Amino acid sequence: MDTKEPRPHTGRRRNEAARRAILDAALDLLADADGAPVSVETIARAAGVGKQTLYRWWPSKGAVLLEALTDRAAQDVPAPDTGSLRGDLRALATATFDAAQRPPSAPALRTLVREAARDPHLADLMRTFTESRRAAVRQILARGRDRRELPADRDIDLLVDQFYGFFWYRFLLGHAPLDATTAEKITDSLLR
Amino acid sequence: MDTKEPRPHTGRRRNEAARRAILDAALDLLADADGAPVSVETIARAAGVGKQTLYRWWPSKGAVLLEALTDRAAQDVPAPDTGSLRGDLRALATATFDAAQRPPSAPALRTLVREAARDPHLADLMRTFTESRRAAVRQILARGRDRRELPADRDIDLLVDQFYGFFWYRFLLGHAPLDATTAEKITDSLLR
DNA sequence: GCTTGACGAGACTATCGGTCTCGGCAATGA
DNA sequence: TCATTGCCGAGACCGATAGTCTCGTCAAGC
Repeated sequence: MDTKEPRPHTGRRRNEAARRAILDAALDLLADADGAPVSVETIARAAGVGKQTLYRWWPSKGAVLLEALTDRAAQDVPAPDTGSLRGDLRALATATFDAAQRPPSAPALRTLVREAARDPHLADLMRTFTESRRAAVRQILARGRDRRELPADRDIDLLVDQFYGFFWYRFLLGHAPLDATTAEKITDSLLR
Repeated sequence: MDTKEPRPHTGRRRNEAARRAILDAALDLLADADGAPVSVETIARAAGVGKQTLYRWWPSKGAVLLEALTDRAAQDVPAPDTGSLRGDLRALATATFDAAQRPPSAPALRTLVREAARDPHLADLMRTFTESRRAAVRQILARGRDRRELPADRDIDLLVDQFYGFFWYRFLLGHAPLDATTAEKITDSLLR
């Protein structure tokens, strides 16, 4: 499919610098807020940009925030292949916990989830973000089951929800660590 | 400690009917909203009460919502004692999942969590609510460990977070069931 | 009957997401 | 060169919301 339009584009082009400034400002504020809400006004002002410029290219505040996070943070889903189910799951857990523990992605993600709790639009956008993560775990588990490393009667969807449920619970509440040791413990606990 | 004050109370007394009307209206709206925000105006109007009456007795909207939920819903923490670890945990899981699945507590709780994501005051109030639940699971697990039904090397806090992480994850996302079968499966999975 | 303080009502402030409009400016094509 | 197109920053504006303040009223006690 070509991007050609019936009439060639005329008029001023999109200012790439403004786009970058918006995403950078959004990520900075997101990371700095650590849970506290981030307003559109603040983003626009910090980026030296009019609000309309923001709404010309993104449908909502949540869309900006999400793109700011996924654009900068390593958004590639880890898909380790160590040869063993336990190794794969532990590698993914370690990578996930690690990424979720150091700035700027950690506070930014926390803020984003808080925003999503009230913004159905953003919640919807985040679904694809999280779904790809879920799929990665599901794939690791399915491969392990095919290799007979996981009993065939174990419910893979249950395990996926156990893994991410545990992760989000600790990540959002922050009452207990999400370090490498925990990654190993949760892996052992799930594959026991 | 006596509630006597230096000067006896004079003036009009608190209207108990208004208090009840506020809590009832709040719970109704909370249950009816199912995740959507509930405004103070709406509560006051539904209760036939001025906003100031509400703020005279509660410090914030969140406090009203939380009291409305804990006041009416069965706030007693289930503490089953079936004699076996597996039986206790399954009973608690079943009770929890069951309560979280039918109105009015289910939609009300969902709304409350959404509100808490943006209201630090409410989030703080909810911590005690959830902590008592966590303690119940912790106690069941500790008792099981004492009875040698659970290996001594298993991390109880990890299991508690696995259980409630799984619960909240499914409850809030609603992508998979939280029925009696699931309660049995998660119990088996945790105690495997 | 006087004081006290809760009551319903609603005006008011401040904040926020999102829309609308304005004058200016850059890219294009004639 | 110059008109058209469409993005730009700026900011007024709208509607919703949490929370405060004030007012006249009403009930409880002295």
